[in-house]
Amino acid sequence: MSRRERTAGVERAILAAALDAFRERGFHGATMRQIAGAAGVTPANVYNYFAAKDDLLEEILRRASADQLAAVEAAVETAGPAVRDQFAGAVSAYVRFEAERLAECLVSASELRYLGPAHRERIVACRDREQEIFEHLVAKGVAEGVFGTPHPDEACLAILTMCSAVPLWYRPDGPLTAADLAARYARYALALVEGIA
Amino acid sequence: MSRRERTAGVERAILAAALDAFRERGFHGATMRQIAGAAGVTPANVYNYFAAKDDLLEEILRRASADQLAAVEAAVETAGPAVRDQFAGAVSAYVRFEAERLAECLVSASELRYLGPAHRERIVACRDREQEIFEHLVAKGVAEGVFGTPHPDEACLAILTMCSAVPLWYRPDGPLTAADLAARYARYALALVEGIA
Amino acid sequence: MSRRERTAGVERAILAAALDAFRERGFHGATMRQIAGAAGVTPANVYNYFAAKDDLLEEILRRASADQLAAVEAAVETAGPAVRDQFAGAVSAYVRFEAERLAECLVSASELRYLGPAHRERIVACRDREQEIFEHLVAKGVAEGVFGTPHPDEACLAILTMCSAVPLWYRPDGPLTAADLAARYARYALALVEGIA
Amino acid sequence: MSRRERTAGVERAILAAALDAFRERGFHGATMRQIAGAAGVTPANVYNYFAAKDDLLEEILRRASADQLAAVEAAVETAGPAVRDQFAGAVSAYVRFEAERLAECLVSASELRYLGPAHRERIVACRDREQEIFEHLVAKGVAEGVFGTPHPDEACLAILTMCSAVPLWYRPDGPLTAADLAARYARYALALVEGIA
DNA sequence: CATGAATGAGGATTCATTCAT
DNA sequence: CATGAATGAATCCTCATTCAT
Repeated sequence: MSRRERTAGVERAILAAALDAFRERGFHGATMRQIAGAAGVTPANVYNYFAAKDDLLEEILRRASADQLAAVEAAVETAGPAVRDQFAGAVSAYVRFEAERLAECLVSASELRYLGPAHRERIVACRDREQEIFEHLVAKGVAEGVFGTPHPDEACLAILTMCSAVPLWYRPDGPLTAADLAARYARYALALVEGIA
Repeated sequence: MSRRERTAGVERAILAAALDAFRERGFHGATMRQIAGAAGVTPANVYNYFAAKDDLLEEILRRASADQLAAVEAAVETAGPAVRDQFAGAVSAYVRFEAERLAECLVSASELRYLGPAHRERIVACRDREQEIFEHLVAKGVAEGVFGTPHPDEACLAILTMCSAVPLWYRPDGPLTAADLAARYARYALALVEGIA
Repeated sequence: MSRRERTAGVERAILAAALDAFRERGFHGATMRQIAGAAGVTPANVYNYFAAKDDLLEEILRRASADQLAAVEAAVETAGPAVRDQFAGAVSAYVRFEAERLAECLVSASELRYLGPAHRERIVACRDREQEIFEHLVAKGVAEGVFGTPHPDEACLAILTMCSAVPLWYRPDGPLTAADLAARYARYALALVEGIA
Repeated sequence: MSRRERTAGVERAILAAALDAFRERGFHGATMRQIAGAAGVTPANVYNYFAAKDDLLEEILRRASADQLAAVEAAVETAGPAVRDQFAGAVSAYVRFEAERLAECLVSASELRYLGPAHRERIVACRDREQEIFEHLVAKGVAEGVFGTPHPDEACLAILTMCSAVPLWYRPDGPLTAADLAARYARYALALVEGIA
């Protein structure tokens, strides 16, 4: 194992431990000692990889939000030309990400606010972009007469928050696969924007 | 002002300050000194009213969950005999509570997990009871053929989490009143359980 | 012993311990643990009296500089009308203070620079005022023809720095009393400003 | 540039950076990282040149004290046979060194005490030798009736400390050259030992 | 009830230094 | 020589809490 590989492994271990700690105890409740211990590393050594506790949170959140945005964008592009399909695909990808990267999404949802403003903005930008995608699709669907919701943006918000709550209860070892869940939520979302709601 | 009144006022001030602090910095991020300071009280004196920091959180959460449960139960009883109306009323009451007691609901959602297991159970019991109400209504609707959802319990979960997220974005000084919002969410919920979703 | 007296005693003990620690190990070399330990106090309790390590240094320095300034001013006022006597009195008082409050003067000389700018200014103001007094007296002496130094301000500087160095070597348990030393230095100072130097 | 030259350059850079850091933040306030950074070197690499932080300080102090001693000795030898000239020359050389190697003298004065006893002795020996030179000259002057001071050793101390304080205020970019300053201080010193003081 | 002082445990972070490469 | 990673001890300071008054 090369030097490079080992340090990369250590960095990964630290991030994983931090993610775990933040999920279980929250950002403020987690301590650097716990994180370091869980990563099999000395507390002082963590600082050779991340300059501060904040940076740990930021790194986790940035990766998660970037990846989720990418997943949603890819889903929209992959889908056929119909708005309905694109929207369903976006929701499905979003939910799937939430279900598959549970911990990161959970932490993203609950700990983002503890990030310093500078760090926070980058992550918020990702989220805003995501929201725009959904709002754009719904607006297009409404324009085409495919969707009937009278409050498109608010419906989007309702859908996105509903999906974001998935990690609060979904368990990957339960009877429902992430793909199944995603499919169901895509239908919920369609019901929300198609109906009179 | 009687002594009794004064101490009641102090207790209220402490709880209000704690709620504020928990909302802004989270349970672990908030300090007793900040809470005491915001309440216009000495840190030591807080302990004359609440035995520990945990108790502050518990008190806030218990009141909120009890009140919300009561609101939902009252809405169901008040509504006419039709399941559809009872369900819509329950959702509406739930959302209205979320919108009107924003801070408490926010803290309930994000900080419950930091409560000791003993304390936590009481609050969880309230929530479970609430969930049962919704699930019971949906099940009844399905049985009566009023609702068409193939996954009643999961749909309930989706609806409840969607509603619980309202305090994340709703602002009481915005263009939407809590009552309006509640009405809309009732329609969203109906769309979810009525449709094929 | 009243409560008030006891806390005053603790504060004094902390300051004394801090003075000792700063003198022996310097501001950065001294630790709060050492200071607290020497004061017979818990480290955490120190913060009930002083908000930060800096404040300890500042308090010590402020008291010392204020007291020394007062001593010098009093000496000038007490002295007769002759400039020569006033100047000698000022030098004598200055040196006596240095000899009698050795540790404080030592720390003042060597650790002032580690004070934050805000704190530092107050102490520097005291010193500047002192220097002004000396320069004013010498200037007056020169104007009256009593002193012959061609570089009055610089001579003052030389004298003041010479006196400030006293705590570097003077030991109160040596053969020389503070008063004796002060008298001698007064003569040195006079030699400096009277002569052709 | 040969390897030899390069390593010599690195060593010089480290010493220069250490001197700067010690002057600005004191021995305990300066960190190896700052020093290494200012020298354009890795912290770990500093240890290829100096075994410990203490050694950095010792090296700086040893060079400075040795050089100053040499300067004073040379001045005495260069001067004519008259004690007065020899003494004036010694003082002048001493002050000139203080003014020209400001930073080193400043650090020597304030940080010597943080050196371990073993290291410290070597530097103290140099200083003692210097002091002996001055005391010897003054004693000789008194014996010859050239100087009139009743406390020769103490006067020497006063002079030396006065001169040592020069780096506290002298600025090489001011109106006074180091040579001018040295000349003036030589006169001050003579005034001190010649007069009745 | 209310308070200022006290405390022990623990917070994040930095230190000088070492080691493997 | 040079380096990035590693470390254990120590840094200042804050925490929730208690106690004497």
